[in-house]
Amino acid sequence: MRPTKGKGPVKKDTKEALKPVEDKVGKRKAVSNVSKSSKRQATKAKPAKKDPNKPKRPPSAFFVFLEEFRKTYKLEHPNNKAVSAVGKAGGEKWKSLSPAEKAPYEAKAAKRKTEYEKVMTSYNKKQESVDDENDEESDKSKSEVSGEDDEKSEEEDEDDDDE
DNA sequence: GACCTGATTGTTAGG
DNA sequence: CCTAACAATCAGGTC
Repeated sequence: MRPTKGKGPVKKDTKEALKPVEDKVGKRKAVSNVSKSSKRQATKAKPAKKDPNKPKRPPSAFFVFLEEFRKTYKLEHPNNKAVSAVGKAGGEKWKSLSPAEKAPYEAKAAKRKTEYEKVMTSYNKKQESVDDENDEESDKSKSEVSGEDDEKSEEEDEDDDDE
């Protein structure tokens, strides 16, 4: 009983149009509700776009924490096989974490965003020069971003005196 | 064999 | 200002 077309890019029912928004503002809890009704969460459901270098959104602090959490969770629950379990456990744990604990994760997320901005710049550039799409391949290793040297300074300045 | 779904929160960009 | 959607993961489920 497949709810929608198996291969189709998640075709939602007309209900979505009937009830696009029903909850109040602020609480994204409704989103969960929507996922059940419309289920438009993340997945691969793009109509096919031509993106030279898809600038995927940087993982939020929660995701950064989750990445590590997943490993730990698996170690403690090798039998478990539900992604949702990690999500739930991670979500609760995340809220349980102190701001100081999330600080390092947020810092990482912030860095991710910086990189994302850079990628977006390139992405925007490509989009602008649609004429060069032909040369894009041969030229890509040349122009691109000029400052691509090894400038990796992992500065970990954490002054956790928040508490 | 291939593609989608679930669940968590945060961030991001557009209207 | 607010809304909608998407970011990872991974195995199960369906065609």
